[in-house]
Amino acid sequence: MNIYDIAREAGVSITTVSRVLNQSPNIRQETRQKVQAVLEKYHYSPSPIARGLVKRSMNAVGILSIDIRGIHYSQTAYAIEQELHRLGYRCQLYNTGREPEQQRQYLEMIADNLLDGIILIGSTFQTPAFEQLLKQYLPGCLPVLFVNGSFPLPNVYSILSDDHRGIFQCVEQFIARGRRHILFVRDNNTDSALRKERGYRDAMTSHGLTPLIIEGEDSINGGANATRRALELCPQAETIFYGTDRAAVGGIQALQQLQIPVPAQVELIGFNNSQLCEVTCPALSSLDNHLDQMGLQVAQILHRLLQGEEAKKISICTPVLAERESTRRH
Amino acid sequence: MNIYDIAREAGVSITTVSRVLNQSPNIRQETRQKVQAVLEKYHYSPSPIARGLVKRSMNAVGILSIDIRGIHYSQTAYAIEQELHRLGYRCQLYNTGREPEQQRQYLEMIADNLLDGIILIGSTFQTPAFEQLLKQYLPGCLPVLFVNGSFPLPNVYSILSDDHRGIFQCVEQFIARGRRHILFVRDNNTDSALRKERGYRDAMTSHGLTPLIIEGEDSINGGANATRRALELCPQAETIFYGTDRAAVGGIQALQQLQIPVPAQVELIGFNNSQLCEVTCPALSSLDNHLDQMGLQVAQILHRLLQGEEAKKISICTPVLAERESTRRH
DNA sequence: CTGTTAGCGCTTTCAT
DNA sequence: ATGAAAGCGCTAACAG
Repeated sequence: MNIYDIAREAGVSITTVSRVLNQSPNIRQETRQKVQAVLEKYHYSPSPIARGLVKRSMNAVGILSIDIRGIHYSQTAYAIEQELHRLGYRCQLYNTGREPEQQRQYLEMIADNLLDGIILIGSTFQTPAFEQLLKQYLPGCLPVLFVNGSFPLPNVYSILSDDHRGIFQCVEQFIARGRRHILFVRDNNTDSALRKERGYRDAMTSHGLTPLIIEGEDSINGGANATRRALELCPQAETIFYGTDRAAVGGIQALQQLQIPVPAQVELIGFNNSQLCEVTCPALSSLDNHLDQMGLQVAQILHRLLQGEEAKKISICTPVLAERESTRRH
Repeated sequence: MNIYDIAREAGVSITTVSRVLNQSPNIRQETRQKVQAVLEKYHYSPSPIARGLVKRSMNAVGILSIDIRGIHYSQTAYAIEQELHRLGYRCQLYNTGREPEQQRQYLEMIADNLLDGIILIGSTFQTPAFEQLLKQYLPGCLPVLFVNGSFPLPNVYSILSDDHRGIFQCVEQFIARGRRHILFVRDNNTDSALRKERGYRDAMTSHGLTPLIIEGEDSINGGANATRRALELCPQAETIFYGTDRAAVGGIQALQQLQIPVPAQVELIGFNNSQLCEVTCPALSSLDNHLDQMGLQVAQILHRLLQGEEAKKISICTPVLAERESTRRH
C-alpha cells in the first residue's frame, strides 16, 4: 500500500495525497476529507524511508554512551529519549565501549548520514582520540551535543554540570557546619573528575584547611579501598566526598565493615544522585547534577539546532546537594 | 558525494560502483581496484536511506522497554545492542511507559515499516491491551521477539526464563540445607511474578512445608514493608525469597533497622542478579536469569528470522542461584 | 486548489 | 565483465 494506491482509490493525484499527509493548507475541505477517508480505511502511513530520501533526513538522532548499563547513563538516555520522542525523533542507541578501536567502528557506522544529530553522554568521551574521530568521521556540520563534556569544534555543543562549583559550594556547606577534616576520594582521570577535585581543593584552601585527596576508582571496590586508605591517613575524618555514587557505595560498605558509624562519626557524599543512593543503608547523600534536566535540555537544544535556530555552545547547570541519611546527624 | 560522482571519477557506470560496494563477484580485479581507490579517496559511504528504499529494509530493530532506567532492562538492552550491532543492525530505543495510551502512541509510530523487527523487554508488556495493540498495529509478519513474555501470535517469538523452575529448585536447595521457615515476598501481578510464586509454593508443599506468601511491591520500600510484615507473621523466618532484587534490597534495609543479622538469622535471596546485588551490605544472593545471554540469544534469533530461517517459537533458560553473603552462613 | 513531472541515491533486471 | 534503464515511495517545484 503506497501513495499511488491511496491516490487512485481517492480519485486524486499523489500530490494531493501528499498534501493532506503533510497538512498543507492549500486544499479544499471536501478533497481533504475524501482522502482522509481512504487513508484511514487502510490505516495507511507513509514510508519514512522514501520521505527520508527526498527530505534528506530520517528524524533520527544517535545516543552514544560507553555503556548504557551505567546507572547515570541510562537515566540520562531515558530523559533524552522521552523528550526527543515527544519532538518527533527516533533515537538510536549505541554502546561504544571504551576502546578507541571500537569507538572508531561505531563512528564509522554513524558517518553514513543516517542521523540528523548525535548526543554524547558522559565525560568519558572527552579524549583527544575521540575528538580526532569526530573530526575525521562526522560529515561537516552534523550537530553533536555533548552531555558533560566539550570539544572545541564548530559543530559540538555542550551541556555541562559545573562540578567545580557544585563541590565547592557543598564543601563550604560542611565547613559551615563545623567540619574540618573533609576528604575527597577521586575516581578516574576524566576531565570531570579533575574538575571535582579542584572544586574540593579550592574550597578547602580558601578556608585555610588542608585538602586531602585519595586516589580511587569508579567502582564499589575502588571506593571501599580508597576509604580504608583514607581512614589510615586521617583517622579523624569527619566527611568524605566521592566523585561518584558508585565509589561512595564502596565507602559505606568499608565503614560498615570497620564498624564506623555513618553518619555519626563519618559522613559520606556521593555524586550524581543516582538510584544507588536509595539502595544503601544509610541512604546516601549525593550531589544532584540534574541528569533529567540535562537530558531534557540537550534534546531541546538539538531540536532547535535542527530547526535552523541558533543555540548557545555551552549550557551549564550547577549540582546541588540532595541530602539523605549519610550526612544527617541527629 | 553520491554514487554518480564516484562513477564519474572512476570512469565507470554506477552499476559497477554498486557492484564493488556490494562485493559482487562478477567484476574484474582491475576495475574493482580502480573504483576502490576513488571510494577511499572520498571516504565515501553509500546512503543507507536510498539503499533502504530499494531493499525495503533499514536493518533497524526497535528495542522496547517500559523504562530503560530499570536496571535489568538496561542490562538486557545492552546485551541486545552489542550483538545486533555486531550483526550489522541499528537499534532504536523506545521507553513506552506503562500507560496503554502512551504504548499505543509508540506502536503507532513503529507501525510505519521502518523497522525490520521488534524486541520487547520485560513481562510487563504481557497484557491483553498490549497484545491487542500488537495485533492492530504491527504490519503483517514483522517479527516480534519477546524477552520474558509471550503472546500467542504467529509473528511473536519468546525467550523465557523458567522462573517457576528456577525458584522451585532454589527453594529445594535451601530445604536441603535444613531451612523450614522459608517465605516468599511477591511483587507485582505480572505473569512472571505469578510463575515465581507458584514455583515457591510448589517446592514448599511438595516437601510438606507450609508456604507463606507476603504481598509486596517491586520497590525498595515495598520490599521493606513486606519484610517487616513477614517477620510479624513468622518471627522464626530463616530464609526469604523476593521476586526482584529491588524488593530484596528493601528487605536488607528493613532487617538492618530491626537489628536482625543477615545472614546469621535471616537469609535473603533476590531475583535477576542485577548490579544491585553488589551494592547492598551484605551482598545479595540472587537468582541469575542470565540477562546477558537472553539478550544475546534474542538478537541472534531475530537475525536468523530476518535471514529467512526458521526459529523456535519459544526458548527457555533456567535461573540459577548466584550466591553471595546474604545467604552464606559461616 | 490540483495535477504533472522531475528528482532523492541506490539496487537490480536485462542487454550487450 | 560492464552498462542502460527502470523502479523503490515520496516531496516539491512548476503549471495550470
